[in-house]
Amino acid sequence: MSRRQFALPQRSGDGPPDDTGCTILHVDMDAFYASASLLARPDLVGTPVIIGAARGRGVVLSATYEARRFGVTSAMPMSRAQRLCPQATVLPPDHELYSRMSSAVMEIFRSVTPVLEPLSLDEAFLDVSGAIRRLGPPATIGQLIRDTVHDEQRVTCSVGVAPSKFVAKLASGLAKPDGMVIVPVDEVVPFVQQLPVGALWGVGERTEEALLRLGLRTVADIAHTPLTTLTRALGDVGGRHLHDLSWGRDPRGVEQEQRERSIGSDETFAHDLDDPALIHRHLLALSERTASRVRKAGLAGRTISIKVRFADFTTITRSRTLREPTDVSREIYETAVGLYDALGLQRARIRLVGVRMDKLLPVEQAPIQARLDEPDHGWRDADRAIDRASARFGSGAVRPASLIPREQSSSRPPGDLS
DNA sequence: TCTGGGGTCCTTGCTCCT
DNA sequence: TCTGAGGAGCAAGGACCC
Repeated sequence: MSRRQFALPQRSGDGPPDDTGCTILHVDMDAFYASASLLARPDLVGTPVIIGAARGRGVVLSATYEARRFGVTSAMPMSRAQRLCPQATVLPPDHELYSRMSSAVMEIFRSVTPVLEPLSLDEAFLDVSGAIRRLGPPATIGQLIRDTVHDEQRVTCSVGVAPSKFVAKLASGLAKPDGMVIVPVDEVVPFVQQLPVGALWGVGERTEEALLRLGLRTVADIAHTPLTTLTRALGDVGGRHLHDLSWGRDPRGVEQEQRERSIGSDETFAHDLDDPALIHRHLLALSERTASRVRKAGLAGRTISIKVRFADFTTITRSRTLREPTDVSREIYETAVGLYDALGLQRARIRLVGVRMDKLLPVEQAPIQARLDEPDHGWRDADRAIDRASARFGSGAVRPASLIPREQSSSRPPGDLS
């Protein structure tokens, strides 16, 4: 779900726009999570519905357009959303359903072109240059995708058709909901330059503030600002990037293969914690979860980092790079706990902790060496056994004793993996 | 108003090495 | 032996995205 919406600029000229050379499509599902959840609750169609946890510290994952009319947006704290729209029905997220539907939608895209770059569960770029002879011009392909998604999945999507990824993405945002916008090659620059600076991909709240301080309100303002001024304010890379975008220049192609660069998990507690033993238990669970996902992806990682967010929302990270890559839960946990203990926190109130692995590479390329102190059937074998049991009986079927609720386990100290 | 969880990318500062 | 420049790698933090 795209967070920012902009009004559709007025096009000059009559008749359908010329889609010659507009071979990049950006397809974005409309309020995907909400629409998917409503398939099981047809009685709620046409009413305000918010997807998110009804209690606790959650934020809005998605909302129907009826709820958005009250000012509800994604990532908004649930408490605020419910105040803005008290009559809304709150439904819990069903990630399994979203994942299943996303796979089906991506298959539809793949039947159009193999040159597909999924951005998330609900959106993707398609390069349709190789499909034009078979299926017709880009606008026809866009309509075909919209019709097929609606017929097969009973949800709607919006499509942007343009010569580049960045413009196609802007166009799909303007097409929402349930529409299609084509930006012809010779209209790219006027189309882009009449937008507000915040419309540009990569311009968030902070960058927008920095640009406004320079008196830059529209993309045209950026285009006519000296590059040196932009790079001084936004850094070399950021300044050049925005300047290129302001002239519609975006040479990036649709990338089919995108390997994960990092995998991690974090957890916000229902209430702030200050007990180190409890924090260790959460680090253990997060290490297990992260390691399991790393192994499932066939990867191993060298850098392990932790994130700690305090009650006042200040956040720190600490990381350590190992000599060799690892996918072993125990090694990740020991590193994470070591990093946490090194902070020397004296009962600080903590709101969130996270564990992440970077510098990932395929496990067959990772020079993983047996440790001298590792028993014959070491932790790696234990992890493999747990993975097999989880695949058969469901995740969580086997877990460290310290993560089993007290009544089910013998009394062990937190963090004991044995 | 009170801020999730999963990521990527960039900048800055530091250390080490040549 | 000392010093400085420059590059690589790492660590930390920030901004941004969905």
